[in-house]
Amino acid sequence: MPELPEVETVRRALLLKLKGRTIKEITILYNNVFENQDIQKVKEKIKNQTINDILRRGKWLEFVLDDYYLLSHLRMEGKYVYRKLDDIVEKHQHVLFNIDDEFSLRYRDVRKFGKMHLVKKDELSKSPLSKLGLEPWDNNLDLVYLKEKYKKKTLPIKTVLLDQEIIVGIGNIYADEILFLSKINPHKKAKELNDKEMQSIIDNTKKVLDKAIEEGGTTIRSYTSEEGITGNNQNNLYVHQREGEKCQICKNVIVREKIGGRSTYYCPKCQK
DNA sequence: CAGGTCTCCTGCTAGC
DNA sequence: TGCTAGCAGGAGACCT
Repeated sequence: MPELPEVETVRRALLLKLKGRTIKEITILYNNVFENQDIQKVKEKIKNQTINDILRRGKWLEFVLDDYYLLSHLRMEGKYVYRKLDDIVEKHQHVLFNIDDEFSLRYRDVRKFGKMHLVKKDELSKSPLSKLGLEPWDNNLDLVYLKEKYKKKTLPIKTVLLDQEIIVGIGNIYADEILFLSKINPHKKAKELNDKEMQSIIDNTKKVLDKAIEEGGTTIRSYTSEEGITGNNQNNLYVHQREGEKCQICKNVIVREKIGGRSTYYCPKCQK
């Protein structure tokens, strides 16, 4: 599933190809991608808008158009592919962007979980972005901030790391890796973490995500940032999807348990 | 307000 | 071998 490093990888790739290009028209084949939005209006508004930039906020891609932001969340399996304008529409392609009458940018999503929002530039405060917490590299992400956010959280730290209203961009893979490097048991309640542990989370979040971006993301299951492009970070994972393997630090066996409904991998010996 | 549960989807897999 | 029930999972809606 695309988390921050994968989305960032996608953003960089899309920008190279799409910056300054114009969306002549879009075809929406699965309306629920634009949940709660008037499909006809979306089509009209986006017509002839130029892609001036592509930004990222958490796991959201933010296409900066002339008058709008097109927000795109890939959720589990969303991805963008390029095709010729008259190529047949393949299975799972739900949104087709005609770019400059030259080629077709297509949004493909097997599970149909991904979402898009077209919002006016001055109405970002009404968009899903408005509730997001801090980027991992934000200077405001410090011990004071985290203590305030965690002080009433009785949920396991594993679950709280996935909360996009506190720190953005962390998903199931990197949450496990951050906790391993921080030597924190994923079951531990967030409010019970001490200062040192919280500081470790802050430091290791940056470390883990930086490394993953450098590697072009993690390729597991069906994730690829674009067709034919795969990341290499799966080779750097210490615990995620390594149930039954030996911990690289203590040689104990890595276990898998459900926490907050999510598969969680950790080393019971290193992470007390 | 915090936390628990349900829901959206489809491909894959375990089990018969 | 072929079939099906159940699982996986980010985030918002809804309930307690």
